Amino acid sequence: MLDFLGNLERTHRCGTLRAADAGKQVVLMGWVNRRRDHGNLIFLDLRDRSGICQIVLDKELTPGGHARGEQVRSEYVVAAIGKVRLRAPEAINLKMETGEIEIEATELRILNDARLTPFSPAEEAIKDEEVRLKYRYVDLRRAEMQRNFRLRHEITLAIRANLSQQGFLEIETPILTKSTPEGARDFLVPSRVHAGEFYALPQSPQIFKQILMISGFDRYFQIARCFRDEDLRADRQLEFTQIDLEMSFPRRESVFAVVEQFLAAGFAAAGVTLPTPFPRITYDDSMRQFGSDKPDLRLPGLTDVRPAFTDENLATLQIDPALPVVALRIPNVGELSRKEREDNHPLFDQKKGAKFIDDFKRLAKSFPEAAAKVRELTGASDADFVIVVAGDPAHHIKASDTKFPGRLSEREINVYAAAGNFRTELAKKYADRHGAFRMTEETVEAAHVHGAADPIDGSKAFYPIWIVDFPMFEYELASGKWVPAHHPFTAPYEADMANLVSDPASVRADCYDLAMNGLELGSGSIRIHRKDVQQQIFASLGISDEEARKRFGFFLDALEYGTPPHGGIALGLDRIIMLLAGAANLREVIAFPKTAKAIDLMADAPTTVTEQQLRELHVRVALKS
RNA sequence: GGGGACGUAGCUCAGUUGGUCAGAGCGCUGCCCUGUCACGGCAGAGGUCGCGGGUUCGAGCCCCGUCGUCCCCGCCA
Repeated sequence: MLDFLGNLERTHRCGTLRAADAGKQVVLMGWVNRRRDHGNLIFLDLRDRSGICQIVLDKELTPGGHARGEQVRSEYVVAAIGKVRLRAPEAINLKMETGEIEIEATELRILNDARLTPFSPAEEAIKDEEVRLKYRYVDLRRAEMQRNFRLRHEITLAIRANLSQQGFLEIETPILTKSTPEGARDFLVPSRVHAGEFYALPQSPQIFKQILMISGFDRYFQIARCFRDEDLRADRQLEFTQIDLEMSFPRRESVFAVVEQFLAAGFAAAGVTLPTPFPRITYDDSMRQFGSDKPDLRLPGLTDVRPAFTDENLATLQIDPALPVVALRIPNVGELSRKEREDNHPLFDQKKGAKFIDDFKRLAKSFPEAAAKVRELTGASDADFVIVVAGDPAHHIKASDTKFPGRLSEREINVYAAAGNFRTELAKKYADRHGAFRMTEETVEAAHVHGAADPIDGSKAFYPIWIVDFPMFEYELASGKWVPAHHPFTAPYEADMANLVSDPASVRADCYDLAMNGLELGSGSIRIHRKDVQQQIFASLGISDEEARKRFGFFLDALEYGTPPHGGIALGLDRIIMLLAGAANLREVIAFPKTAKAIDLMADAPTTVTEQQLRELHVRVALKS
């Protein structure tokens, strides 16, 4: 039998009661976390989002409440009415925040029963994520998830407040819109009113926020949902949230200052101080030093070990002497058996035209001097695991071999990237041995305990870094054309403008990425605000006026009506939360995420729709058999 | 599209060379228990070993295929 709530009002939350509340008459409501039945005495741990409180049901004192207590099971929803009392000294539980008190219940109302849950929200996350996601409502009851979403709320709130303080207005832009010029696939929504036509969900509010600058709003921001129909990863979902902002009359440095401020505010809300300003690195240096444009500075970088080898060495080893020869070092891994090394081989991306040497004993046997020099150059201790990565001359890949002065060739980038990926994959695998991530974990844990009121130093746990000086264009091998590496409204450096047509390889883009601990947190740019520059860019891309007008017509119109110099950035909010929650993937900080195969296991989406719906939308489905 | 890991009870897992191997802990159900807080005690229920096919006298174990989850590459500038 279930009881009615009646006009009963909750007076307190479970986790908030302390010794000072002793004697108070209270009404608590929540879920039964655990029940301990001692026969004539029953203990209930009652849980709500604030925490847990022990309810005592004594058969002698309250026979009715005790009878109800016998019926109760895990996750039943109950109301406990009674008095807060101090526990006897020997019954105090220091592991509980409310461990000094308990509720001597006079009445227990069962507001709802519950089926046996497939796993207990009172415990740590189960490994089977399929079950967690299917029963997401149960999973979200777990303290860790409750904490993650409270954290998300606090960080978001702090960032909003900070941006507002910095003079930014939050303005919403459409969800049903037109395809935006980010490179991803669009999610399309068929129009019922306009047969055969489609809206696109925004990949970002890019064009709208630039138009807001033309409209004179000067500083705009939005906590914006974005949609990209691409394959998912640990740090990529189909829909995600960006802290999107744009400002008028900015220099790059002013954008950086704004971001550093609001990010520090967000971190502070999570109990972590983040020193500003953030360091910078050029794209080329980032590739050379880390083999990545989102470097993780917690680990040693790559070392150029080309000088360790003679030309004969390289010839014997079948290494391309024109490409980089780098070493990666994972500290304190110890000596690996042949089997262990072979198990690591799938972590190396074979398709990048690079090869690696991870058998150092063998290398030392054939090339003792080179091997010694490599270890010397990398500064490796005996316990450090060192791998040499180099270009494979035998491996023909689809990449431009052409070397343009002053910038890395595609093949060079590929070798660096192969080394960089290997570095991060191995670092993930041997995290326990090198311990480079431990400080981050400890800081996150400590921050959860200390809270925003008493923030702790994050400088050894979080390594933000600006990546700058990206090349403006990429050489497309198939067409033999230079194509923009970024969206076509990204401004070139004013100093490089003269070379747009004559030497596109040398032109740098005035855009920037922000990375932290191996994650790309965001990217932005100074935009093109002048029609003549925009035309030059289009011309250099071989885009005709007509074509440009068709793709970006309304925006090009807007540009002609008094566009201020402007620029901005967008940061991935989910990724920021993920870092501060100490989560391994975005699903831990998104309430209802999708699986790697883009499925919502709880809602069971996507699904087919009725013929009627399709007809109204003028859509016919043609499945490939 | 490609590579890798995993899939045995509700959950976490063990299962040797193919031969009583259908197992453990937790959870669950029933009974007992007035100071537990991962309560305890006794008893019990619970399995298409992801699915399909093959090899074999015999398959949880070997082979092929397939599905699902996760990680990575491609893709996402």
